[in-house]
Amino acid sequence: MTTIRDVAKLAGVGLGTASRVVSGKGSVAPATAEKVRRAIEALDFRPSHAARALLSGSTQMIGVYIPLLKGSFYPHILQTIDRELRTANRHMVVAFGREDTDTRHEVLEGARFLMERDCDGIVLMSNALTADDAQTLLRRQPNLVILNSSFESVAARCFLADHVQGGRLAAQTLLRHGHRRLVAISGPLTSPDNVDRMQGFIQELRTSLGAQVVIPCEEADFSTAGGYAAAGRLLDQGHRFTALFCANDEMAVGALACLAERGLRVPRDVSVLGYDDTPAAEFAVPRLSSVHMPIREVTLAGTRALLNQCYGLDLFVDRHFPVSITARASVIDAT
Amino acid sequence: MTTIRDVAKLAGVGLGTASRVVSGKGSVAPATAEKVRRAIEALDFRPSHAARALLSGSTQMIGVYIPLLKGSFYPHILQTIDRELRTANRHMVVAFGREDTDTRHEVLEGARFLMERDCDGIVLMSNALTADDAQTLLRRQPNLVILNSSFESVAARCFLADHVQGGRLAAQTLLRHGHRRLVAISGPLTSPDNVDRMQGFIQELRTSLGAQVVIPCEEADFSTAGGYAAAGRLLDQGHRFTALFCANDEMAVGALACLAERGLRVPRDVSVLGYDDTPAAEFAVPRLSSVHMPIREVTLAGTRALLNQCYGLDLFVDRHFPVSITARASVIDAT
DNA sequence: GCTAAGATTGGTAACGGTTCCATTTATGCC
DNA sequence: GGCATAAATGGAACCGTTACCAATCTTAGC
Repeated sequence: MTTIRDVAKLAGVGLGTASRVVSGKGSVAPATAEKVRRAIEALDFRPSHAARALLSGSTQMIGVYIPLLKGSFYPHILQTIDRELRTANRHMVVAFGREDTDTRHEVLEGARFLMERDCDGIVLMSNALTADDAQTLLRRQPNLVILNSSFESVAARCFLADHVQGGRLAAQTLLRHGHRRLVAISGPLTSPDNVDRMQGFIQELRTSLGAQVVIPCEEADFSTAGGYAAAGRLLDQGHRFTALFCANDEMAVGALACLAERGLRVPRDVSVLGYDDTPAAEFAVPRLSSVHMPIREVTLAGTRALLNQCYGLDLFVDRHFPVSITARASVIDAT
Repeated sequence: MTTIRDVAKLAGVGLGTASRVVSGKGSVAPATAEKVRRAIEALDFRPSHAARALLSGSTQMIGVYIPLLKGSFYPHILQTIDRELRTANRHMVVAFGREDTDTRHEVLEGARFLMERDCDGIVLMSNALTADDAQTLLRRQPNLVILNSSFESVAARCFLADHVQGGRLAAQTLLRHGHRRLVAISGPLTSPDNVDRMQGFIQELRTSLGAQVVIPCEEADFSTAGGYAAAGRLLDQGHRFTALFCANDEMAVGALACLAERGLRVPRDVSVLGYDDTPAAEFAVPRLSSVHMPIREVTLAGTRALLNQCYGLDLFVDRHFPVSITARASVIDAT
């Protein structure tokens, strides 16, 4: 490995001078700088990150915890973070949940793993965290952002769309198409953002259809298999419905598979509305209408806010995340 | 930040003694060790990775390059690598392709980014690499494994299933169900592993149906949207066929969407066979039969081989990756 | 009680950068 | 030309850890 001392020796200059050329700080005579640059080139010198990290106390790495990579929701987020970090010339260290479900224990273990590695900051994503956990983590690592979950006590570090509004929008959409007999598949009730969207959904229905209205609802775990099973349970219970709202697209895709197997045609017999508008929705059969949650913008904002905090940058952070409806083929007017 | 000097001071021992307790190397009197451990506990001391990296020349980090995270193929791989690395107490630094297509330039740029970060080793995945590129990279970083691509010149560092055999299996399966009028959607012809599976597929058909047999085939880019478009082109060309083979599940899902929109029923009118057996296949409508490629085992073997090489470990590496058929609902007997 | 071997211990040097300070060289001005 | 100021330069010190060496302390054996 070639060191900056080798460079200095070859260029015939002092250690400090070589360092000044490499880091671009301090003044060096143009002719001298050129000599050093040629030496760098000749030796293919690359400064050691480890040495810089040791001296500066900054590793230039951001840790990212993601519960699991099933489905098309999380991968997209990871890619967005990577692009932003590489643009800022920082690196991404990733830890995934090791179990297939998003548990509190997994998140804390993953976060611990990342912190031990001296990341300059951490991006956290999970539905399983409690407010206390968030507080504890923030104390150990002030450079923390939480995506897609909200804790009042650490609100400034949370980035998410207004899921209550998203749930309302889902209800409005189905109502506008004339649907009155509705059922739903909820995500885990331990997930704050899931609770938000289900509350918005039901609030809106109660406002329009009357406070006494009951919406049959099955809980699942945000997975395709879970959605498949939940749809089966709703049918087995004998509910008659013209529209089904699913708290994410994964579960909606599972529900579509179930409905198809039971001989129900979507959208003719049942309209299905998803949530998140993930890439999977576009080529579902039939193409899945979905509440569009601007997760890319949410992720971008969180990542940039973290970069600003960690490195004193001044990247633009947009905290406005409007939800909307992406209308495709799976929702039509009630007959 | 508390350093090992703080620990030594509090424990009332020398620097070296404290270090020996931390690293577990060398001999320390039990009573002394206990004092040091208490000091570590009291100060919440954690050794600096940066200092260790500087001294040892090893960062304990493995870099992973993945082209893109669309679809359910790559995410699964990442998660498998993460689990294995964390079990070995190493970290994963990830770089993704920044464009939505897997290009040569992107891979090289990503690999460069990872190498500059002083990763101890690199896991590479790409369909766009050439044999020369692989050679060049291997010269700069001997600790390199390549997943799911094969280059004879660096064969020992390549891990992949036998895709020729996979293609053969696909053909055998469709033939066994009585299909004779077949069409196919191929991945990019620049991708070596795609070429393998298409060659196996066509070889097998020629063997069974005669050397002169022609299989209409459209090329796409392994994406769902590409599969959708390719299926459309096959139909527009007026081919009549009872079975469609797609070189990966993503494209098969796109093709299913296209066939459904054109009023063709799968599997009654057309059988569709995918490749890779990704999670998406399980809940496609209808459930997608697929050539099962043991990507988890391939990934595990590559990751372990890299760990063995980087750190002198002796993890078991199984280089036997049998392909098989996962039969679901999308392939039935020809009528 | 004495010696030798072994166990235990403390401190220095080194990893490869950057920062700071002291020194030398160049520049500007009267 | 002489002086003051600024620019340019070289090198020591430092970041936190581990490896190594020399010194000290035990312990066993006779």
